[in-house]
Amino acid sequence: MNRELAKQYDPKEVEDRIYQMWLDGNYFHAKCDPEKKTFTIVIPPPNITGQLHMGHALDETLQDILIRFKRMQGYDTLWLPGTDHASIATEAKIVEAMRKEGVTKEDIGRDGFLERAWDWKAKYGGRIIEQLKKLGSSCDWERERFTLDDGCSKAVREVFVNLYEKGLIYRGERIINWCPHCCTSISDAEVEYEEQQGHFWHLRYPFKDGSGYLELATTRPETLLGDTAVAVNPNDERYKDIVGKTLILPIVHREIPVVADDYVEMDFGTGVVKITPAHDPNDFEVGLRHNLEVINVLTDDAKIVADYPKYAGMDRYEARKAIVADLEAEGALVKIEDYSHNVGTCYRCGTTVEPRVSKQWFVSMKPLAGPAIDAVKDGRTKFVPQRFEKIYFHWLENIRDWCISRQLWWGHRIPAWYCADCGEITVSREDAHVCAHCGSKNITQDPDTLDTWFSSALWPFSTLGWPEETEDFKHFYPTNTLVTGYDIIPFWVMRMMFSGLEQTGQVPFDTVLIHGLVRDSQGRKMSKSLGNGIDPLEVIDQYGADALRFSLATGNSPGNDMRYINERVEASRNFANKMWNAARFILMNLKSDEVLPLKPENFALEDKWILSQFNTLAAGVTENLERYELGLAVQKLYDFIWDVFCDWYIEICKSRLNGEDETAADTARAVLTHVFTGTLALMHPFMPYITEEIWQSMPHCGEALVVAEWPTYTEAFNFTAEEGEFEKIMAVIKAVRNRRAEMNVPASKKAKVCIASATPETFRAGAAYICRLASATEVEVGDDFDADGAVRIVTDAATVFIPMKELVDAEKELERLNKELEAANNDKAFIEKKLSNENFVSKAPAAVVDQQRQNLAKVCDKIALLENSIAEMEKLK
RNA sequence: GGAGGCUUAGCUCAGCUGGUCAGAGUGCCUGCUUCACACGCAGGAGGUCGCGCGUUCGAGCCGCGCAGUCUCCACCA
Repeated sequence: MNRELAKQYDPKEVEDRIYQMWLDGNYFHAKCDPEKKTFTIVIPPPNITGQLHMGHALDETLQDILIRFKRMQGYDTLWLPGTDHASIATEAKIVEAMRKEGVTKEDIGRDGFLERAWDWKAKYGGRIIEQLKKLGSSCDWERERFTLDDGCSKAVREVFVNLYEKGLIYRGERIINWCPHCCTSISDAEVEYEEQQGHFWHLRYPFKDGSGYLELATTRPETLLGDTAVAVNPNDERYKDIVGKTLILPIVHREIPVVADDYVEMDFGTGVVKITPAHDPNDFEVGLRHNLEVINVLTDDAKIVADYPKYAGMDRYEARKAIVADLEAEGALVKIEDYSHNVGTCYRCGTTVEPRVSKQWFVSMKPLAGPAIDAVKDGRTKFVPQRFEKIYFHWLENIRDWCISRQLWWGHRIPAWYCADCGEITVSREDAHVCAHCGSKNITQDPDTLDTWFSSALWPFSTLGWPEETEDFKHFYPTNTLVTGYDIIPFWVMRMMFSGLEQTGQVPFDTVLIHGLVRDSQGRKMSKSLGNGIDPLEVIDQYGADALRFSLATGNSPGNDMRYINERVEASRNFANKMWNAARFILMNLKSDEVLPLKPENFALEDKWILSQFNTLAAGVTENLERYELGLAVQKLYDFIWDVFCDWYIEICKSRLNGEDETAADTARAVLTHVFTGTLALMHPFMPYITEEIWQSMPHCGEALVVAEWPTYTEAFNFTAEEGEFEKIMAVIKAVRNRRAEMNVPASKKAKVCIASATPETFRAGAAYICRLASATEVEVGDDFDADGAVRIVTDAATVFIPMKELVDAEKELERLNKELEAANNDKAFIEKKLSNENFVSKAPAAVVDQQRQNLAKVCDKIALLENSIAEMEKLK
């Protein structure tokens, strides 16, 4: 017989055991069955830098819901897991760990460093995977990948060489964003701007001919060392005559020209800008237009170069102080203003980024962006919610070339070799040993690695075996849904799109499901510095993975940020417990493990009602899931399980289960089990552990819920008419409860209930549970009762009498009845007004008008019953 | 400067193509050792759906304007 279940659900006792059962059953493994339709998701690979946070928990939960849903629907589902080497982030962490040991990268060399990095990967990559499992993620672990594994590396080389051969990857000297802390270039997307309090230094540069000074302002006086011009707007009348004249740069005493350029805003500051091509992106452009010299004044770690002995070795900020002091001494400093402006910082370490001219590798973006824009414009890939298309388009339409080389060691090394003899570059899929141009063996590989996003961009196909035409690639590519946060669109989504289109000719996925950020209870971003982060694993430990998943999937609409509220997880835990106890109830009322057949000929009214309700639920949940309305789906399930199934159906079944009629009891058992196991199936994607655990202990067909069939709408169980009848009974029960509560009658004080109705059969059928749920001793259905000294209750379909003489105050009863009558008359007038509006009747859809007519009929019935009651009361008085 | 989100019960939020849409959870109040569950049961109070104008037979839901708030992008030295 069924095993005893504990009174409270204990996730700790269940989760690991169930997860192991799934693994043993190999249920997550995609079979690559050519006969079946596929549904594929590739995981946004978590970085191996640390551990899972709430954002991951949300991301993985959404993916797992979709995957489990499709798996149960019979698709050949693949959820491909893996991790990202996260070059800059991981390297920074390792360097930091080494610093604590007093070791530098240079001390141990490239190979030694990579050895440490792979150790790091083994340790933290493995930890992330374990954390994913704790959440219940049903990934195909046999297909786990890593962005730096052999297959992905091969894909990276293939793509690099492809693009190089097409002229879409080039090497050039450009101004790029440089992080002086990480000592590497970073891409535009990796720069974060933040407002900082700074100063505006007003300086004056003397004319060479001694004809006075030109005043200008700067936020970065130290870059003066690299000034090679001063610019004014060509239309600026004030400076018309000085364009072309020569200035003497203070301190350095170099001669620099005054140039005219549209870039200068006339009405900002003095309308004069000092031009430092080597250290400002706009100045660099100006420099190109005017053929200005580019003078680099900073080292890799943002110190002044040796060319300026007085300041050499000072960092940017020390040099600023020293130079300002010298400017003052020289009489070149006019004044200092406070000024607040935006400063670019490195998204990984927060250091102020230094724009810098440097030789780097770039991807030509314009030719790649076009097809990626088209693919979304023509609907081959859809964003959910659609509004995120705008971010995507905006980025692609304004894109600049992508700087892909990084001065880091942890990553895919750039497959380019430089020849010391002929100076040419050899780019190759295989490691090169001789120069492709002159055959010299005197070649060395570029020391740099690729931006970590270069490999992530290939993730949807590199993980499936591309560039080989593998079975997996043919079967599962393109993938279906990509789930990620809106903050990752420019980094990743966009790049996967153009990479997929360029390399495979197809979009990498048909849908991008975008979610928001998980914030703390006060709406702040969770961050290490604030210390307000909540560890999903601790939440799982306390409340269970299902409770966490449920909380993350509900009460939030797609793309919007959500707050993490502990009380909501508690509520979810309580809900899990509710399901658990519903299961306990059913199990303790079953006689065997056998699946009882449903016998429609024995169905009672309530059975038809619940089956019909379940039908609606299955159809609704399926539709919501297909439309990515996960929050709506889960809300329907919650309401059904708690309000419909537990509070009504289970309660109503109790009289049959405890009664003499074994056939009736068996019918109740069969329907209870059928509906409940079906509901568990619908609930499974959201709360996989508890549903599987319960399902296993209930009578069932099949091995496991994870691979059970998804419930569908069944026409044979569509009992609309019976639902209406049953709702009449519910209305009576609610009304009686309500009146008793109003009169402060305890449930223990039971009383006879008499019902007069035009549909007496309905109420005879429901007599047993009216007794149970409305604290009645017995139910009498008829059409004539002694109303003297009885409490009267009127519903749409019935008049109810409760003989409780001691409680009846005829005056008050009358007053109440009249009040209800007034309300009903108001309703009636409102509906009649609507129906007498010809515009409404002619323009509104027939169904809406019909609904109003039905409402009118109901109200009229109620009014008739109320009037009748009032008349009788008056008589008695 | 540009774009977008949000503004619905004390709090946190749902409300799909406009027509039982005024909801849920939590909190609060009143009862309840009802044979699954007090992580529970029954009942209840609480909102002119930010403000104004418009479209419509009908508007939290569509349009315009305003206010508050948050975010993203750009960035004037």
